[in-house]
Amino acid sequence: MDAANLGRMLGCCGRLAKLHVDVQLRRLGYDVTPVQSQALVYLSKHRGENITQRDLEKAMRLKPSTINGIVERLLEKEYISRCTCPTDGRCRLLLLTDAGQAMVDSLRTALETTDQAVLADLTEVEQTALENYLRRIITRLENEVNQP
Amino acid sequence: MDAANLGRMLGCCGRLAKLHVDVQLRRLGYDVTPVQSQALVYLSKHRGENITQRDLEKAMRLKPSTINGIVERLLEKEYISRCTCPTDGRCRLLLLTDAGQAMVDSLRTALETTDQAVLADLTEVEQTALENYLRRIITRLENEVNQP
DNA sequence: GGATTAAAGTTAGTATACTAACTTTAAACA
DNA sequence: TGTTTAAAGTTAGTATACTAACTTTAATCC
Repeated sequence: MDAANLGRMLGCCGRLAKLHVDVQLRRLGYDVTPVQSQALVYLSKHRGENITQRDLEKAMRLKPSTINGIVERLLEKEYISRCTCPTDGRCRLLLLTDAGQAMVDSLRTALETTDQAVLADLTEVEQTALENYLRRIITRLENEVNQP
Repeated sequence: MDAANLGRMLGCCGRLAKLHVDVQLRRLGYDVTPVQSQALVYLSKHRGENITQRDLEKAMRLKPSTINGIVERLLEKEYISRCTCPTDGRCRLLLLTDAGQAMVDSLRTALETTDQAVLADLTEVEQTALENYLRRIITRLENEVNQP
């Protein structure tokens, strides 16, 4: 099998999945992007846990500067607020606002149904296998990329 | 299984795969990005076939404006040249220059070895299964995205 | 044959995502 | 204690990748 081809397919698949979610979000009138919605959902799941940008960074496997941009756009929309951590001046704590929590509640159903479409053609067994393969590839690649 | 989670994993996987190739290309001193290298390899495979931007667009599953940007950066580096199609004034034909062909030749070995690392933990059978799952997801998503 | 429609690119504007260089604050250690 | 090192963000600059609006050229349809 052609490894380069699989690399292209992985990239393509990820892009199309995001694009699909984006189409649904626009159609439903939400003013958030797929990536922004992921950040909001993460913050919602960890409410009351003193989440820093670094935490979000690790959860989403993105770089600091990328997270910073996403956070700033969510701040503009006032779905989150940001403050310096009282116990560690280097960290910034991220908090869902009430509007942010309302957006997450509103998103939940919509995202569930659109997400299903991504997997509609795969059986339960296949979905589990796929998740397993991807997890292993991600672990592998993270090691490759971070430790030269 | 969590479909949203799988969407995130797909995106993450594609991003990391590209990042991994990028690290290798930089290390080896090539002045092309992963996406640019994909475009060059495609043009190399179809030399003498009158390839238009639209052809490249379909092959890489990207939008016209995205292709245009990639093409312009490859033009600057003089790895390709571009001209209006003599038989259809709307199309632009893309041609590998000699420098472009040399770059592809030079890339081939390097990309093969880096690509292997992406799959190093999967057996042949698993690789085939993964490719099959991704192909089905891509087909599904393309239909979803293009036909509302 | 001329108006309408469609196809192929182009341009402008936004959001991701990265690296590299920088600031600020905390931790380590001599 | 004071210097050095590390950690967390920030800023600047580039490359993808998208939509939307536009231009140019070809094909369709009275």
